[in-house]
Amino acid sequence: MTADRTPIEGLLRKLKRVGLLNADDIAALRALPMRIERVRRFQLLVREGATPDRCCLLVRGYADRYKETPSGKRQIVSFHIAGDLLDIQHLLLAKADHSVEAITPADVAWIPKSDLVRLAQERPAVGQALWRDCLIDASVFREWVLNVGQRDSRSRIAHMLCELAARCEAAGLGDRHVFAFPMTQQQIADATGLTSVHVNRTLKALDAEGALSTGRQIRIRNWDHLCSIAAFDPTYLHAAA
Amino acid sequence: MTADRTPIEGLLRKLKRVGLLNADDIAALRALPMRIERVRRFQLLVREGATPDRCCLLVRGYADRYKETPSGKRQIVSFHIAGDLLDIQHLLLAKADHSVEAITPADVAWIPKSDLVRLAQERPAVGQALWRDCLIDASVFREWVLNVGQRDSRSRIAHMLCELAARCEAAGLGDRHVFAFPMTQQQIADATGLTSVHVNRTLKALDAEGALSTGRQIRIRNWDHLCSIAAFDPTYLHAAA
DNA sequence: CGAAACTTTGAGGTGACTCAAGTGACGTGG
DNA sequence: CCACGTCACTTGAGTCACCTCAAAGTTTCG
Repeated sequence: MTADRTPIEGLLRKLKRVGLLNADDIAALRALPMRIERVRRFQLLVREGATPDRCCLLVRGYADRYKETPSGKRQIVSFHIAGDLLDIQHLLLAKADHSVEAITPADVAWIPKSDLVRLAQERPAVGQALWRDCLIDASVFREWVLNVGQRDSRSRIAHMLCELAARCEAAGLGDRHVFAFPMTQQQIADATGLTSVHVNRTLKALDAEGALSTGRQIRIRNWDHLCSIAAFDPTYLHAAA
Repeated sequence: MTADRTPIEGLLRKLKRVGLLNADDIAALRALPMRIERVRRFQLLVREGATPDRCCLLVRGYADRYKETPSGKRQIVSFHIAGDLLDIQHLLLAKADHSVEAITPADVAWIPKSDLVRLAQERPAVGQALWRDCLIDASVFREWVLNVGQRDSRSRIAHMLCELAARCEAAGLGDRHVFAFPMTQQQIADATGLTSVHVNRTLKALDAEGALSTGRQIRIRNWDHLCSIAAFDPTYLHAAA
């Protein structure tokens, strides 16, 4: 395995985009012990209430994090793409306050919590880059509170699509007009606080007005129109999308 | 001013509850340069889009953070009590992705960003305590996404009240049955994604069933009942509430 | 004491929900 | 390679939680 083909390259790409990592920092990150696991679609990676001693890095595929109410309602709180740390909060918080699942078949790298914490302490630049990643995470959550709390179904779904497209593009995972969209309508519903029936009707309406096409895979047909429906402003992604 | 009466005591109390700070760490935090400002109710402390070079610590009073859509809809994304850092994300993110305002007359302490960042780097324990604070912040945002996305108005409002009561109690700001609740019904509406009219009717209904009393100030009459309406589980506050 | 802000109440409207019944795509095993 | 089971998507009809608009009380505070 050459140095630029380790499972951690996606994460490095993201951290480099913002943090000022030197060659030693990068080498130390590449040297982290990790165990690669190939997982099935829908596989649970972290269970709410657990106390994991390792962190989960998404190497390939898509994942989401979700919470549930005791009455069984489910809310997806974020989507994740290759290069994302799925549960970095477990570095410093003992108990998982939400679950993590794979959306597609995926490769994940498990990194021992202790090694990552030690690295963050020994190398301030790495610690700061990870901290910054957490802050961006939090910024996205704030936007989701706004999205779910204030937008109607049409702009809510459009906003979710714009965010994902922008993040995929920034991560080098494709063009924002044509990117993989493996979520089911039920998952879109769980992420937007709608029902799958209403998501279906709303997607049809967005298709009818030419913003996107819903087929086997959603495709964005008119990016500018979709952005204006969503009132999408990528500032909250802090260029790290 | 004695050492245990600095404006930063509320923050210290919170950081000590979780981080392992030694005497030097605490002394260094107390020695941070800061400018105290007394602000009016509704005063804007941070404006979305700004690039602040200082961080805002709430010393006395209540505050909230909010975002707006271009169409003028407003979503409060968090409430804050004395001891909370209101915009710690500006330590590492240049541009404010949301606004901060005082809910009541308040005292805030402005701390230069550069001093706080330097302290976090020089003293890993302080850096980790602050990082952990950010992670708890993010956990609360996730719970709010669930709250706004999945709960009906009755349990949504009940949940918001339970959270605030639990946090006030943990911060030593009073009993959870009798605590200050200075938000207007419009602000509750902005925080829950409802209208003030509907918040009013829902509060009346909660009053009628004996969970709380809405008068000049909201009072929690039956904590257990309110928790069960809200399905409130404080795990997500990570004991740092 | 007057104005502004906040709360309360009523009446009518609607966006999203629920329930229910298909239809279509896919993978699997016979 | 076709039959079948599963899972996702689609569509219709009726309902309801919450919204909008409007106006009257009440509290706060300068």
